[in-house]
Amino acid sequence: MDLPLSVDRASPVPLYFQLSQQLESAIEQGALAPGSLLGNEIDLAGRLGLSRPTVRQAIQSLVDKGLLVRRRGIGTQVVHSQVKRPMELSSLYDDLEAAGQRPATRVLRDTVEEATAEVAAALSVPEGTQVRRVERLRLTHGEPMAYMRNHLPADLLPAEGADLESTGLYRLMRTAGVTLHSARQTVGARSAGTAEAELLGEPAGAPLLTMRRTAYDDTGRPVEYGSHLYRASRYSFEFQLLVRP
Amino acid sequence: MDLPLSVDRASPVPLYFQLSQQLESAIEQGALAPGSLLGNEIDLAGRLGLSRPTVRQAIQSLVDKGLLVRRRGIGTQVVHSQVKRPMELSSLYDDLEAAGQRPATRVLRDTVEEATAEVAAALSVPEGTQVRRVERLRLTHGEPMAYMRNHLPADLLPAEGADLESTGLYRLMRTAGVTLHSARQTVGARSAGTAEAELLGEPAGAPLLTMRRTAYDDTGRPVEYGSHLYRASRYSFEFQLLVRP
DNA sequence: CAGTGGTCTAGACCACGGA
DNA sequence: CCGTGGTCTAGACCACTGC
Repeated sequence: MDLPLSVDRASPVPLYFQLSQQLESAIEQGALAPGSLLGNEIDLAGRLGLSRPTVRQAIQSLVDKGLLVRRRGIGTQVVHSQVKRPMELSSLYDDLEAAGQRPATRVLRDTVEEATAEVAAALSVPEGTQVRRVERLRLTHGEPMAYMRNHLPADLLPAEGADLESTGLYRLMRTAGVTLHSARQTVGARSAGTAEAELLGEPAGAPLLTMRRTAYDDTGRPVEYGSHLYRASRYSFEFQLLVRP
Repeated sequence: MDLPLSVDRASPVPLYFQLSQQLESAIEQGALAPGSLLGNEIDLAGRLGLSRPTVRQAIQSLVDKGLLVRRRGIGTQVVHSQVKRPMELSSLYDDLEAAGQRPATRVLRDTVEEATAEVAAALSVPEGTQVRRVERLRLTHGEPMAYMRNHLPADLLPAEGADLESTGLYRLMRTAGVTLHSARQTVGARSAGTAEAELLGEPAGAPLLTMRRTAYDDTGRPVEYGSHLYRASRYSFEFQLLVRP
């Protein structure tokens, strides 16, 4: 393990974080081969001039990410398989942008209306409360990919409809000071109705992926309820699961 | 915060784990109201006769689970929304059993064959390697729910076909000493072919949910590749996401 | 300003796995 | 047996928050 590890004590970045980042990039770039042992924590601490708990904190964060495995009496090993990110709470916009698909968005609707029973339940507000309703069509390469209908508290975002054509909803929420914390999702499938089929450019009765999601901020307040339709011929959900240890 | 917290130093259960379990059950049972502050770590440590790092470890594990939120200068709060478990790497059998659905399984096939290119790639073995192929039909209340096709290394499990009718595949693997670590999944949808429709009791062309999954053990070795079909009219995937902090 | 969590140290003992 | 990670202690200083 002759890795060029080092920490900068003058940096405001926590020492354990500096170390975990260096280890993570070493793993990603193959400098730490899958299956190889990391060397014991005591040596690593001594070599970097850190205490053992600090080194353990760095290693533990990578274990939590699924990049390393620790075994008593054995050591710390790099996991063989390339573990990618677990499914993230990202907007489809970010997903597609990251995939280099250059997404475009057409805002079909951006209004304030009274919450239906379904929306009110999802957002934990009384039925009839004023909520903002956004409907968008997401396109890639000029072809429809998804129809997205969102409901959010009316006061959550400044009423700037134009931004939604160029920015994902979650990015706007973060800019507005909303810290996302968790979300509950349901993924299913059904056949397209005639209007849906026409909107998405599919034949009538084509299979569609459905996704309903309620997202919560870090105080547990529901900040978004979405009910989306994806063309099954052009989209699927891909994600990584880690087994709880 | 007058909770009846206590730790047993004679127990082999780690102190931080005892504490986190007590806090978790207090949250679940409502003894710790959502939004309430947990009290500072120093006091808590002093009251229990623990050191601060130990208390922090207990709290941190609950933060990782999404039950608590910490803010500098504020304190530790119970999250408002009921956070349930993130999506788990469970077999459908376990899913249904937990939901009280009394699942039944019909093993349609349990053979050893040569790996196709698709299976070989997923299991990281040379094409043509001998692999075990299992096909099952999962039923609830006498109705078909899913058709599951799995491929696994031929030597992974003892060749006991009968168990598959009464036990989930993952349970069998765990019994055989396989420690699951992670999995990569893809969820999509398509229309049922005539044979699939008949098998699942759906009309031809009905929408089906598709799921492909490769599971890895803790050394990173692929231990299972599954390609499954679910009746969209009777099944959907539901899961919780936590935003990485 | 006082109080909170965030980070860090330098030790200690134990449990487990392999030689 | 030795080396590994797992747990734990009793302090310390810093950064951020709200008053």
